[in-house]
Amino acid sequence: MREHSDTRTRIQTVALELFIEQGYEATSLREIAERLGVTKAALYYHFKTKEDIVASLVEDRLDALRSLLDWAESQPPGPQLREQLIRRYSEELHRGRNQDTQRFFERNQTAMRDHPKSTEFKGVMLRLVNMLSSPDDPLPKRLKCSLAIFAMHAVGFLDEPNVTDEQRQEAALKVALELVSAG
Amino acid sequence: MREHSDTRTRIQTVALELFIEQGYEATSLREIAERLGVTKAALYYHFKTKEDIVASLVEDRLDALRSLLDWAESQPPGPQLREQLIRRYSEELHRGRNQDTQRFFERNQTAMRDHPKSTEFKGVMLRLVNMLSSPDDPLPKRLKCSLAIFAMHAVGFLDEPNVTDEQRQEAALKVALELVSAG
DNA sequence: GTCTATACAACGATAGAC
DNA sequence: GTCTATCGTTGTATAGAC
Repeated sequence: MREHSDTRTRIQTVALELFIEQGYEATSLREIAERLGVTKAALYYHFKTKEDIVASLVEDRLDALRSLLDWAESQPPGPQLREQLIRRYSEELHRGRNQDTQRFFERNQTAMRDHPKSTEFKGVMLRLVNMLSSPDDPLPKRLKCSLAIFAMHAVGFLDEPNVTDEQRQEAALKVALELVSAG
Repeated sequence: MREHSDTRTRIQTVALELFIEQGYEATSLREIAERLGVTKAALYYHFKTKEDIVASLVEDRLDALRSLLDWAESQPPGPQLREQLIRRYSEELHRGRNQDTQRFFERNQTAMRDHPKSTEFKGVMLRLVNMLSSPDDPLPKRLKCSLAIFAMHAVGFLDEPNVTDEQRQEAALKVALELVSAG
């Protein structure tokens, strides 16, 4: 069972904000506490360690990804399923703080390398790529499927001005679909 | 003029190694010095600050990218130039510690956000994307060109076993070329 | 559930001897 | 060019009052 105390959720939100702004290592518990208007010690009541805050964020994301993958594995395979999987992934990504969590993990890869949840996370992402292409597909095809997922994560890394978030999401979805259906 | 003292170069090499292994913030000057068999203070003779070590690495990479871009801008534009640019970029990337530097910068984005050289670096990468597609191309096209470059950087993120580095590089080049020449 | 107060290690960086 | 020694700061984490 997951607790839903207000403070706990606020800690998660503020921590993720700062982790994205400054990076994981560069963000101190003092900063998190200050932006929240509480003290460091208050954080330690809700989370055992700094690592634990990350673990709680990742766990939410893993739950969502696993249920998407479970659904996909229960469906008859084929091009239609792959397209549907991409579409659902894109939708799911833009709900809640999923995209933020994903971005945080991608942009702090080295810092997360030794995190307990890191292996689990990589495993789930690999499972996803394996749903989009077979492990014995040619290497370029495998690469394209990885890029398809990355495209959806990284919509924001284009610094095109005068473009709405919806347009970005739409463009990323379009490119991702092309990449998985291409030879 | 750039000095070429042996120690200076060895510091750069070891620092980059550790920055990639553990991340920038997580790597201390003490660790760098220890792996090198010198003391912290010795580092400070060659580099004013920790930031300065990064700056020296980035500067080398920027020089290489700028000369590639200068060449490209002196050529007649067209599909042929774009293909040649991708090919040369791929070759250049796999020389020296270029790919390592690139990977370090990509995987420590948030930590590098406030680094003095960060703006310069982003500017050069944008210049590259603008050589591959016009700023008023449709958004999906722009995204594809960014992905093409990313594909070459990230060849190593596929954990396919029994695949040589050459095969990875070749696959990445193939995908990149497809992405820039596609509509 | 949140606080004050504090312990203790490690950090980046500097001064000055050799 | 590299050393020892040390500065001031900040880090995570804990103990115990409220």
